[in-house]
Amino acid sequence: MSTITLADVAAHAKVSTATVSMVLRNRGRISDETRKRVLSAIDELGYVYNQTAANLRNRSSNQVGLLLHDITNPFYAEMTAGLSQEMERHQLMLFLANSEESADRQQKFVDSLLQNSASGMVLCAARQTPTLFFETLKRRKIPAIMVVRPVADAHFDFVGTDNFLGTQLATQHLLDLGHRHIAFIGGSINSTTRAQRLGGYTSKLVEQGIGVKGEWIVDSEASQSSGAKAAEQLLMAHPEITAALCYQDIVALGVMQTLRKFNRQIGRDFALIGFDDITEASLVQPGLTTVSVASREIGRKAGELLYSRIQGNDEPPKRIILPPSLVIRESCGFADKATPA
Amino acid sequence: MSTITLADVAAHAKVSTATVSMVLRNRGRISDETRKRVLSAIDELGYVYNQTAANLRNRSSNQVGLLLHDITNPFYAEMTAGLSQEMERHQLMLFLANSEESADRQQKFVDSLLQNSASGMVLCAARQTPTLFFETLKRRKIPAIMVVRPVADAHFDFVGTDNFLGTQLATQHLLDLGHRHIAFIGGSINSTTRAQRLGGYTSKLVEQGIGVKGEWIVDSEASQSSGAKAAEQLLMAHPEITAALCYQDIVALGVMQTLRKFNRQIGRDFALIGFDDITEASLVQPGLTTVSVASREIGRKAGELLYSRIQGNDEPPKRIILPPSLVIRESCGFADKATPA
DNA sequence: TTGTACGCGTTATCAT
DNA sequence: ATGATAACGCGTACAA
Repeated sequence: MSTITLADVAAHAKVSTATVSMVLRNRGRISDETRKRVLSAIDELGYVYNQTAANLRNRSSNQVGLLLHDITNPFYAEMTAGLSQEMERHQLMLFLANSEESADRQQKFVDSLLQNSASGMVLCAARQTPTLFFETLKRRKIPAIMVVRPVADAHFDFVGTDNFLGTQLATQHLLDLGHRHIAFIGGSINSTTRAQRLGGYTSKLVEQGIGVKGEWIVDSEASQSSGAKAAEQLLMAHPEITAALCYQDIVALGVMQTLRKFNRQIGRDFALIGFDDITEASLVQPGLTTVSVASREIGRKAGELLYSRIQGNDEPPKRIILPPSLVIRESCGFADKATPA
Repeated sequence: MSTITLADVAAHAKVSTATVSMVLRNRGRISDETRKRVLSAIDELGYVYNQTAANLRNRSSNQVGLLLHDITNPFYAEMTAGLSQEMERHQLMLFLANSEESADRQQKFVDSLLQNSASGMVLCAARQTPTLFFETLKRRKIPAIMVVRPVADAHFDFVGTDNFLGTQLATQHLLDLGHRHIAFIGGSINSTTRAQRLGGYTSKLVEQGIGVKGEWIVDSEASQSSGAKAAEQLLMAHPEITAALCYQDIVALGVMQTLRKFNRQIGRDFALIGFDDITEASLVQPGLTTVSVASREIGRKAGELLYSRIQGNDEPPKRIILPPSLVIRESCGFADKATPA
């Protein structure tokens, strides 16, 4: 069974291929009469539109790419859902790739996108991305929106959250509850995002005339076990700590394990705050107070912006920073229950 | 800057386009001499391969699709990661779409895949998928692997877990602990997966000469609150129940809430088992004993199988059923602690 | 509305 | 043994 082409449809409907093409894409003025003939011909022949041929002719496509390091991270899964929704609204197909922090894989994915004449992409760049990557990407003039991880190069659009403000909110909350011995746990040292979150925390402490203790600031990988381990060492060395702000919810969940092991009642004699507001945060006992960053919304906004760029929007690069908010659950107890050391 | 084509490269290297094409694809016999000339020409001109043109000519593509209902569900996110890995290994681009259980969206996605001449797809079909969908899909003769949710039509390849065996394991575990009043909570009545899990539970009871009580089997939606509500009604009417097997971990988490409300000590005077082994299962207190299905492995296997189909493997439809395993945590207590009524 | 050149790589057939 | 020629895949858009 050979493929049925647009030409076949045209023959069957006794019109030209141009007419069929116009009917398919609702362009030009076609009489209702012929339109009907064409549509029924399409139906009768079981014609399947060949997007590839159209793409070749148009030197473009209805495809966009999304690069993450780990779709397994609930934060990114949520963001992906938001973006996916938006792409679907505009009939764009979404390519997904996990870089797993490999600059190499990332480069390969982008190359593939270019070879497929994708019309745009959303990137959460791998941590060790060489500057050259961005340079060459710029040169290609393909719409690219950076998300979550800010890029030094101000030439790119960016959608993310206000990390600084987020940890400021969280720190203030802990201070309001009376805590003065507040630790910061998690994040990898060479991460910009971490620098920002750390900045919100330290600046708030300083603002309130409270010294920043370097020993109370520890890093960790983005996993529960790593968070648990970091917390263990920290609390062993500094039992005077009564509260902790975590770089991520995942880390906070790990810290929870450690607290239990140390027989520290979460929400009673230890206050804990996370960052991201992943689903798990509301499921654990006690519920984790955390900074919510509207991950789904980041995906949506990135999608909107990308679409507008594809449509030709050539305003200067935008930076969309979504405001975080503090979601108060039980992991810090209530104001009147706070029992700082 | 106009696009540089393969013809440009050919001219620059003073060879024909055929030669360039052959070099690019490592086909045919090309002397090392010319190969080098071509490669350096490609380099000098900054040529970007046009995959679209190749796809048009070949009536195929290096693209495959993945349809889920919800990427946000950790189970599917994990599976996606596994599939994504596999696809990358074979240089295949992965299209992602969320059906959100809409048969309509699902159909649109598959149509798009066909229009883009995707070379295959992995589907977790929406619950209310009309039979016609599968019929037409079969007719297209495009490789399609079903995952997680089995399809009545035995014509399709399938990769999933052994739901029946999973709940058998779980039920046996409860029986071993001495429980005789075991409930089954969750799942929607028209789900095949539920039927299978329910089957493992009932068959094991019958096998041990224990009657199946219809009143102890209740359905619920896939949410914590729904699980909590179902458990509440159940325990109110049947306080003699001492253990429950849940359709999903999410439901089990809800049941936990209810048990606390009823002052039933989980792991002491009530045993609870979930299904899926989502991350949350290890986070709650007490840890949830659950049936683990290797979600990432499902993705990998589906990818492997899909790739082989794309390569032309035309063996009869396969059903790859990954064995589940029971992950024992604390929600059933220890054997010696079991205190069935 | 239509005729038709065009986008760009592929491969079967030919040539040396 | 190596490489060239040219028809082909199929929808698009401009000139007529």
